[in-house]
Amino acid sequence: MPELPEVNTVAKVFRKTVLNNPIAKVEVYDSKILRRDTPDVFAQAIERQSFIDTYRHGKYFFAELDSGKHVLFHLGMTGDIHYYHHEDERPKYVRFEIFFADGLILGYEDLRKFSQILIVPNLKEYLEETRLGPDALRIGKEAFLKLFAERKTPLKAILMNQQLVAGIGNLYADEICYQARLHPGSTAGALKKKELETIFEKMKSILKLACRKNAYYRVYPKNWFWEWRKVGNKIPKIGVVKKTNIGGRTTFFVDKYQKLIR
DNA sequence: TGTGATGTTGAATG
DNA sequence: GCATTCAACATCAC
Repeated sequence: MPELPEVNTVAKVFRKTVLNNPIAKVEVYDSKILRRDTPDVFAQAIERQSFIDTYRHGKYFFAELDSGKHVLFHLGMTGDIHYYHHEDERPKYVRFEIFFADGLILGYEDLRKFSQILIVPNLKEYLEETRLGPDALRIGKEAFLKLFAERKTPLKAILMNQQLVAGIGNLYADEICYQARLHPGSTAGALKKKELETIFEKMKSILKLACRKNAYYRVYPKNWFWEWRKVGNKIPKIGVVKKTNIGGRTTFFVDKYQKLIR
C-alpha cells in the first residue's frame, strides 16, 4: 500500500473525513506498532481532542491535534486507515480504533505490524531526528542532481534512500527507472546530467499523476511499467521483464530497454 | 511447504 | 566518520 502517492491519498481522505471532528475514545488492541508510547499515554493524548490539520513528508503522515501535538502514522508495509460506523465493518487486522463523538470509527489495520504510530510533541524536532531528506514532490532540480554526485551506489538505492529524498519506495523506484530508460543498477555517480534530469522529470510526473489518481493503480496509464512488473512478461516492442536484487529489494527491469551506466 | 511481500533500522563491513 | 550491505522485525497468502 504505502509509498508517497498512497500516503498522500490516505492523508487526503483523512482530511475530508475526520478533520475537526471531536474524538471521544481510543482503544488499542495491539501496542506493538505504537513503538514509543504506552497505550494509555497514546489514548490520553488523543481523547477529547480533534484533528485540526495534517502534514505529509515522504511516507510519513502527521495529524495535528488541538493540543499542538501530532499523531504520526507511518504505514509500514501493510498499514491502512479505514472508516466505518459499525463494529462488524472492522478490518480483520485492526490494531487500534479512534471513536469520534458522532459515531464514526477510524480503524487502523496492519497485518505485518511494521507501522510506526506515535505521539510527536514537536514536529520540527521529530523531522530533524529522523533525518528525512526533502520530500520527493518538493525537492528542486539542483538539490536532486547533487544526490548522485560521487556515489557508487546503484541509481535505485538513491531513489529509495529516505535520508536523501523522501517518499519513493520499491514500486515507484522501478517505475521511475523504467520510464527514464535507465537500468536501476546503474552507478549513481556515473550518470550524466541529461540522464539525471530525465530521472528528475519522471520522478515528478509519475508521483504527481499517481497522487492525482489517488494511487489507484488500475487507472494508471497503459504505457507505465506498473502492470508489467512481473518476471517473464513480454512488453510489446520493448522486451522481456527480468528480476534482480538491488538495494536489498526485488527489482524488475527490462534488459536492453533500460541502459546500464557504469 | 516454502517463499516472498509497496518499509525501516541497526549492526557489520569496507 | 562515512558509504554501503544485510539480517531482523511479524504475519499471511500464494
